[in-house]
Amino acid sequence: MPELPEIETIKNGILPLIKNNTVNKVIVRNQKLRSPIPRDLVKKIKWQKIKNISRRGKYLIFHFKCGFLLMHLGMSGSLVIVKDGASPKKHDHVDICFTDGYCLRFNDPRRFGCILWSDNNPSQHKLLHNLGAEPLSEEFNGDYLFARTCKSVRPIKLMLMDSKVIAGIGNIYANEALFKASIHPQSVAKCLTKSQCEKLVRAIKQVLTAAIRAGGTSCRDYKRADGTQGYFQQKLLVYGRGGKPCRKCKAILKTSCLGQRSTVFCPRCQKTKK
DNA sequence: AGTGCGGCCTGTCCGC
DNA sequence: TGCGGACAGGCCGCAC
Repeated sequence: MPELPEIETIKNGILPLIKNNTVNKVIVRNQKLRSPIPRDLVKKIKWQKIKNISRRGKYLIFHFKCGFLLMHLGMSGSLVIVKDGASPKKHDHVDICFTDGYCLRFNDPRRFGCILWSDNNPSQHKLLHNLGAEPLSEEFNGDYLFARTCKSVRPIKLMLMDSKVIAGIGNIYANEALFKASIHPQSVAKCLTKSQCEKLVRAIKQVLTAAIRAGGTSCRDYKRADGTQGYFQQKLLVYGRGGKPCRKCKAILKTSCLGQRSTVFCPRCQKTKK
């Protein structure tokens, strides 16, 4: 399940391979994703050069002279670079092929991902313009988070995972960051102090940065663009470790359900605030 | 306005 | 061995 560090890793992996490459063919085997792939996409990008790739939250943005291709990998999406003509596997829905003989292949078993087009400034696109702060930007700091938490009665974990508040944090990194900051996932957002918000912001930046450095977390479907695995999963402190001893205090980690998401925390290190 | 939940999907794992 | 059911999960859009 790619979250921000996985998307960043994919971006860094494919950028040097396809930057300034010219599209000469687009194959859409299945256009039914979360929303259908625009019918005129092929026409838009054929013979166009990829100028750059950027990321906003979990969205990848491919920059062309004539506009921007927006891509979301959903939960199970992946991108690989293959030789043009390599036989497609199950769920290889889209190939974007280049004049150098390679192509960018989009695979997504669960089809929660999407590929969309924006003629102009993608930050104005309806899927992007409501996104909250980039967690690794300076805009995302203790003041920002406190301004949002102090008015909300939601559990803090749901707030971290709300892309309108912070872009790109999913279940894995929300669990990890809350553990690092010693904050119980169920804590009512407005009960957090300013200094707890600052601590949480630091924890989020730390865990995301470390995960990017490790090439992301590989579990289930996620792999890097070159097919190798990230290795951040070896460093996870709570996610996927319910029932095992806390790495700090040895208490048994608890698993609960919050907003229909599995939540793991240490009942001793992370205190609830109501 | 803020919050919560249903629906979209398929692969994997578990119990019978 | 085979089968059904539960579960996993991001994000939009709707309902309260």
